[in-house]
Amino acid sequence: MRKAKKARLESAGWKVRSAQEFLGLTEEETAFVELKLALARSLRRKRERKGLTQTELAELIESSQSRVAKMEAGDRTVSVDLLVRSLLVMGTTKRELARIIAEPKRAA
Amino acid sequence: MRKAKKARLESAGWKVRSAQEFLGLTEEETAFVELKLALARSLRRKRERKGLTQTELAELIESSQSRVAKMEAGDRTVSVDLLVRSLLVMGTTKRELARIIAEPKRAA
DNA sequence: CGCGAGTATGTCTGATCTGATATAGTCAGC
DNA sequence: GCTGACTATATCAGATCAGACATACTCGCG
Repeated sequence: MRKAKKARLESAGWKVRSAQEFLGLTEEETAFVELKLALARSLRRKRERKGLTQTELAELIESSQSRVAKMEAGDRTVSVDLLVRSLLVMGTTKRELARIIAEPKRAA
Repeated sequence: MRKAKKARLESAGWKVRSAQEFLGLTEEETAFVELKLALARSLRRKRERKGLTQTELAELIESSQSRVAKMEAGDRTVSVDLLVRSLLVMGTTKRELARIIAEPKRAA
């Protein structure tokens, strides 16, 4: 969050807190869910760029539409393993994966 | 493998092949196990640098010595989730994680 | 509006992963 | 050699995650 926005919200009476503070997660837990969400977003972006539906992607990775939806939603029942394997099947390279995880701004 | 070594082995009658060729894995499967092994190696390196035993690390991450051993061995019964969570508990940052995955040469 | 394509959510059953325990290997210092 | 500290391997019951299916939501188009 940009400093300006934070200041604006706080002056409006909001206490700005991270997901960690809000949910009472530890630092590692926070980092972990953020990692998962970054992978989830990338999966969706990659799928949409290829013009695939969730159902089509499901077939590619030998899964089901519902699981793809959960993956993209960052559902807690989907593992990093599954996300990574799906991204790899979609042709993601190690370098790209690294960029996604580092989250500089907009990793593919 | 360095080209020189490869040439040497081949002239000695060895057919040099990748883990993929040898085990009949697909490209994605290969990338996935390589990713796991990279994480495994980093975990070991990080632990040793901190002068911790597997048992001590196990307590830190609330697991057992045997599981730490399996993690470091890249055992197929350990998930990327567990490896990543363990690395995070040991203070690995997203950037470091990214370097480990990209494997430029020697990521911490 | 009603339909249809795409997506989201809930919940099964079986598969995989987890921590724990037991036990076996390794290797330095005596 | 024998210990003792460390690491590796095997196994198991319980937890978590998988794909599948059913169903509900969303939204553009006629």
